[in-house]
Amino acid sequence: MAWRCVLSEDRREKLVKTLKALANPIRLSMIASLAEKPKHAYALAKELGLSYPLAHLHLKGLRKMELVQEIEEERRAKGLPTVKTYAPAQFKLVLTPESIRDIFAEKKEDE
Amino acid sequence: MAWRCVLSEDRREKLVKTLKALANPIRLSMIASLAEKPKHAYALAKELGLSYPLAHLHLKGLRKMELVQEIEEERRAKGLPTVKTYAPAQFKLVLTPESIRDIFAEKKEDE
DNA sequence: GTTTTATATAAGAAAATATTTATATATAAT
DNA sequence: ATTATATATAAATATTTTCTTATATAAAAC
Repeated sequence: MAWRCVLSEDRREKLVKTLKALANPIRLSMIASLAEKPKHAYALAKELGLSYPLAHLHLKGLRKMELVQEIEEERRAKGLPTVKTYAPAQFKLVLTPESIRDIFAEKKEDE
Repeated sequence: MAWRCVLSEDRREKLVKTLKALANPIRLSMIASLAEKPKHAYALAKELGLSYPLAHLHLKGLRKMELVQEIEEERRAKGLPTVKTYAPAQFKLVLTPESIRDIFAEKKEDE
């Protein structure tokens, strides 16, 4: 059935996107730093020696794949963006040839 | 000590390179296909609908990171490349915020 | 003898990612 | 008032990755 293929396609795409989000030294450093202590994007940028826009961009990618999440939000003046504290999500990715085969191999029972 | 940092640098670099090798739908499909049945690069290219040079390139990347290995080698005529059969290596990659922190966080005991 | 099987690599084009610079806004500290 | 803290995004550039095309070689099948 068609919806089965779609679901399996989704799983493949999600795995690839998650791996792409992880396959970068800056993003891995960010997860490592936030795992030691949750912090603001600005503090993270300073700690890792990055420009704020670059840190913001990488953090956005990690949030999008739900590898990092917002755990706190302080309000400042009206109209201004809130101050956010980030922490790693509690993910566990296990990859073996078999787990990859389960997600990526062609489904012959559907043909 | 300096050698400690170097070793830890190596671990970081290896993790990033391994993740980069995995973060691609073609390369994941290759691992999945080879996990079902080991085969030649040429057969793999045909099965996945890829040009041989592209398949060869991706396979080279997987071999380099030791995610795929040569399990058989037949000799043909002298001077010609041997016919090789590939299979996935028996890897197991487990990623959590903590495992990433262990490899990527700054080592404070060394300062 | 033409197609299919099988290897390998280089060069260049195309696409995707990564990074910087610039912009805007506003509080708090010095 | 200037610097540091804090957010967000767009535009342009730079770099890396991906993919095609071309090249070379040769056995086996039809």
